[in-house]
Amino acid sequence: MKQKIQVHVADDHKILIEGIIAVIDTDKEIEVEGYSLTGKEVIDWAKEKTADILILDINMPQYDGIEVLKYFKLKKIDMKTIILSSYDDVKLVQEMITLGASGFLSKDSAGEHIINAIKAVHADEQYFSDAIKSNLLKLYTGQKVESGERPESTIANSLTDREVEVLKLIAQEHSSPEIADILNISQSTVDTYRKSLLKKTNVKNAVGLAMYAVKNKII
Amino acid sequence: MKQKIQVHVADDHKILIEGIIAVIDTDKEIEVEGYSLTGKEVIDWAKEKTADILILDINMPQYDGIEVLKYFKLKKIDMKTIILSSYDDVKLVQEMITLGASGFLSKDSAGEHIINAIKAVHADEQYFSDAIKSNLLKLYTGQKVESGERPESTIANSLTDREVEVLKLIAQEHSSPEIADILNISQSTVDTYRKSLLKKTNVKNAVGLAMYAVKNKII
DNA sequence: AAGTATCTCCCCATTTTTGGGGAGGCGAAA
DNA sequence: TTTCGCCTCCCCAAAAATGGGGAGATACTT
Repeated sequence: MKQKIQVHVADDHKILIEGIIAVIDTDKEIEVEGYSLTGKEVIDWAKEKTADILILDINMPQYDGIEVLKYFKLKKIDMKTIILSSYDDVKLVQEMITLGASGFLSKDSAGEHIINAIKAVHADEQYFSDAIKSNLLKLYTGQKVESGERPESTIANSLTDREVEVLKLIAQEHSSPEIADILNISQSTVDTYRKSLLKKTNVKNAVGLAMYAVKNKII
Repeated sequence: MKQKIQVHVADDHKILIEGIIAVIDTDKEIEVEGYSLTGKEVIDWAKEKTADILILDINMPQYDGIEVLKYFKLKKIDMKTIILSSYDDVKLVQEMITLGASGFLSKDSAGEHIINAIKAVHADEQYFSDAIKSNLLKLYTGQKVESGERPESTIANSLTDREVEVLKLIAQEHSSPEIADILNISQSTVDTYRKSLLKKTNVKNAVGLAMYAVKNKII
């Protein structure tokens, strides 16, 4: 008898994991190896174990999906990954592809799609949800989307630790003087971080920063 | 044989619904009557059918959970409701209780909690996730939380149409001059709305407004 | 040793936001 | 009819955010 496809599921919502397991259980060729509730758990898991397919949520506490993929790339861990996301964000997909993801599944999509996605990716194909595909089409009409190894990530020149700290506090409604007080640095420094955050995230004001923080599960 | 508890599930993520159904199916006393993917579907469903328990997500397209509860109150529909939420937000809970919800379940909680919540609520008890309970305790030390019929909602003196319009644009990173331009009103007027928004939502700046908009699915 | 990144701080000026007040017009409800 | 909510606009002033520049200290890498 053929070996079943081993799947590991990572999402911070246990209910959702149980749903995925329930759906996968209906298929004879696929098997859930285990699950993780945070990015840290995924990384710890990957140190000792592996799976044929990793289903990875982007928004997780303690290292999000992006960080996990970056870690995999760094450690040369080569695991086929299907991204699970609430946002049909093309930019995110781009980044995911450059980070080695093979599939992109919207949380809105029904269960059968998971099965199809897993089988497609396991057969070395790529799988994208319909919403993503139409979004991509709009963007790259005529151009093909390569899964190539672009050296630079298009989005997010990765924020520094301190920048993330400031970003969190901004998203928690703190003003610059307050942040300066909390972090025990001068207001000027806080403002410097504000500027670099605006540049790096490519948004136009503090509201944009807060939204960025929400989307990237930084808060 | 005793009649099973009929449950209707409303959430915009089909995977999550399937998860809940899978969990509920393991219990012999409960049965899923059906599900809805948007607030509109819930309202349409409630026009003709009913259930013992409604499991209701807050964040849904086309009328969110809050709107659904408001509709129920307006139409004097009395259905026991368990709120499903990603946020352990005490303020939200308060509003939910005043709108008649009987339970509050965090999406982080595992499946068994759903079963317990359904049975508790069906037995005319209230059910709150642990995170909510500890948050409430912090706020109301010593005070008891009534499920009474307070005439006025404590939070959100319900925003006017125009305020919501301005709020949306703020959350979309627009500045006051821009908003004035978009809505074809003077900057002064926009600033007046900013002030009343800050008062009504009880946040301290534009970032807070954006967060409020996100939480209440106004954008 | 030279470069690079990060953290830190400052100067400048302009724009935007916040916070207080008042006030007219309009339509619906009491 | 009068009151009330909503939309609209204004004055004023202080606080905060934005945008440009420069620059020193430290630590890590090549």
